[in-house]
Amino acid sequence: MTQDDKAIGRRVTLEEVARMAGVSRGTGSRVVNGSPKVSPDARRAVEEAIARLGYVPNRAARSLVTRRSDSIGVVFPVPTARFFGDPFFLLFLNGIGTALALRGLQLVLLMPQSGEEEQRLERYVAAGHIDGVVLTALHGDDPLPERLAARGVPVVVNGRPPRGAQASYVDADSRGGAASATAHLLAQGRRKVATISGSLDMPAALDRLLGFRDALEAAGLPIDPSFEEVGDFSQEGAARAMHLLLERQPDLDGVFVASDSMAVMALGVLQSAGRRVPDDVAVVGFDDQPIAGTTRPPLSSVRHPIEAMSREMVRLLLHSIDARDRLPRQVMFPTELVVRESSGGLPVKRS
Amino acid sequence: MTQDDKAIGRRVTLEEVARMAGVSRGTGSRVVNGSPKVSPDARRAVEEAIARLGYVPNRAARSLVTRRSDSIGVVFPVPTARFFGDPFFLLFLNGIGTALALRGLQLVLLMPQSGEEEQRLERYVAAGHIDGVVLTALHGDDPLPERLAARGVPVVVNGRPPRGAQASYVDADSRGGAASATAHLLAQGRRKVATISGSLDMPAALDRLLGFRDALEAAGLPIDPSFEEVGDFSQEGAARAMHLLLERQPDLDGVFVASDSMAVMALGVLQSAGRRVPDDVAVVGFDDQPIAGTTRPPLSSVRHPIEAMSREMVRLLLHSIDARDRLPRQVMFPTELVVRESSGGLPVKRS
DNA sequence: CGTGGCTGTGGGAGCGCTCCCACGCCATCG
DNA sequence: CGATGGCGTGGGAGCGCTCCCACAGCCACG
Repeated sequence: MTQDDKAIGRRVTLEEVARMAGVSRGTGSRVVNGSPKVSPDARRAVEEAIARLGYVPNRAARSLVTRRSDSIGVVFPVPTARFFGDPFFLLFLNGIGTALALRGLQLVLLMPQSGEEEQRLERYVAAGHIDGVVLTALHGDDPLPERLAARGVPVVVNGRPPRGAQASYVDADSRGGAASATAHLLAQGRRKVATISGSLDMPAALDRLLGFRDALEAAGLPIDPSFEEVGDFSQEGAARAMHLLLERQPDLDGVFVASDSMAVMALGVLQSAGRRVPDDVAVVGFDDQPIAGTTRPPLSSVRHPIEAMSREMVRLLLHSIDARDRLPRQVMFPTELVVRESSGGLPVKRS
Repeated sequence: MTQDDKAIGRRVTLEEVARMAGVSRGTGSRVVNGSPKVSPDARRAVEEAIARLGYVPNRAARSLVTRRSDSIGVVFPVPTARFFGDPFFLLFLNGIGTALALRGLQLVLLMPQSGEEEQRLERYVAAGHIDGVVLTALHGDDPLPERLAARGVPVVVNGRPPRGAQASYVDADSRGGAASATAHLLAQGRRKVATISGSLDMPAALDRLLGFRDALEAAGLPIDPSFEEVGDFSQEGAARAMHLLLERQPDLDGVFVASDSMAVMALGVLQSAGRRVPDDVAVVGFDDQPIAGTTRPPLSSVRHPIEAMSREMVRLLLHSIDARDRLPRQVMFPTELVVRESSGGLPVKRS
């Protein structure tokens, strides 16, 4: 009550704060922006005035002179609609949001629905309304990273960008993770191991398929396409893929699934087809999402550190903005296999 | 190429556009903002200059004088983490995003992680950094709607707010939808009908449970708590709930599930428990998400128009902002039952 | 005691835009 | 034919902030 009226009333300006603190606007600004060149006395007075008046700096005025918007765009191309069902995206969004909030930056969500809207987005971003962009869920031929980079917009991509575009990105070692998951199945004595992959125009999906094959090769087993099926990262796609695999290979004894949300469906299909998991068929997923620990049986899965990766993306992006350097940088995060009951392994910890 | 240099180079200002068009800044501004008091000649000249120079208005400068940020916050309290797995949220976000983009407004995503962060958010929003707020996925005791409204921030809530808070909201007729879904099961001759509900501190979940009971009562059947189980809107919760229900009521012959993503799991559990759907057990979901059409068997579900609802939320919000009126308004959208095979009904159209 | 440097401060300029007032021009009317 | 009114226009003011230059005050040194 004592100060709520201020909250409702007109805006408080730095001028008023300064007047109350008995200093100039300039000194007030210095305090707000944490400049070291302020005497302790002045600093204290200003801080007190800020608290008393409930002052919050006016972003627009600041942006106007700094030529920074202090907001970061997260671009999520909607045509990637199948991805929509995957909770992974929300965990990722949350990670980015947290990292940005910590630095007082705004998260602006951009969801272009079409090529046309992507172009509007491009102009919009290039106009300086956004300091940098996080791109995610890119499909094979999306030219967005290059185009934005060409306009001088700092960009970080979530996952290796398609077509080897020259852009900064943060990725998890999908291939290695997939290989260790598959190797784990083979180590359990499984010999007829299949995989359900994501849409292969997404690098992450392709990497997981390649890792799967790596492990087979390393074990001296042949690569047989009839053990591979695309699940598209959607639950319905995963169910379809699992049915197909069972039809083609009724005696398969292991499945590596490229995402947990698909793995959950695969588990269901296997069980309703009368297969016991892990006795008849061992299953390993990817992502290690919360759901993995709660399925029946609990799902073995490959973990990648979403939180740490989002933090790193933000760090890279801010560096690129501050340092004005557009050198592409890549950061790779290791993955780790988390063994649970679905793969028949002893519930050991991380491998 | 011809104008890319401009895109990269310094910003183009209205001043330059006006100079090129041979008019004053004021007239330029009028054209940009669609004022009618401009001669056709001047308008044409300015529009041409805008196109030639690739001019995009500077939001910060505009905001500074209009005292509008032209951005809308979408608040999604993270503690609602279980909701994370539900694709519904993304469809909703997408609907809001589209409606905003159409009006040139920015979507700022706010994901407070704790009560403390909610307070920061409150100050932030009250400081005028955001013109209005869309709230979603509220749990029982969240005071956010009232608190924001008390600070004079235009607010629209997705779904009836908890505790009957005085706020504008847009909701679907969950209760009616749930009732018609349940009635549909009863009409198929099912008599042992159970339900898996969402977290009951969310009004939408509660409404669906009440609708379920409404239908039972209307049919003269008793309300038996052992036919009700909370699934929490999460897939793991749904699986758990379905197991429990089967244990308690092995001969149940129908289930109404409060969301499609839970229904998918329920379907899986039923089938792996050897029940045939719909022969032994009929299932109806809620949301009518894309996945509903692709399960085996296809899932009957209650449809609510997410797209139309998001549009309406944006409309209400903008009205409240423009008209400066804070009168709470409520809009209710009807739901419709979409019958597919999982409920054993003939695949008729909407009921 | 003068000089030099260093620290902290004040306040002008200006970011790009919208708002608004004043004014010129033309058509209309008494 | 002069007064009246509207329409379209020009341009000053000012939104709230940061940046920067100038300067006051102080200490240390020669």
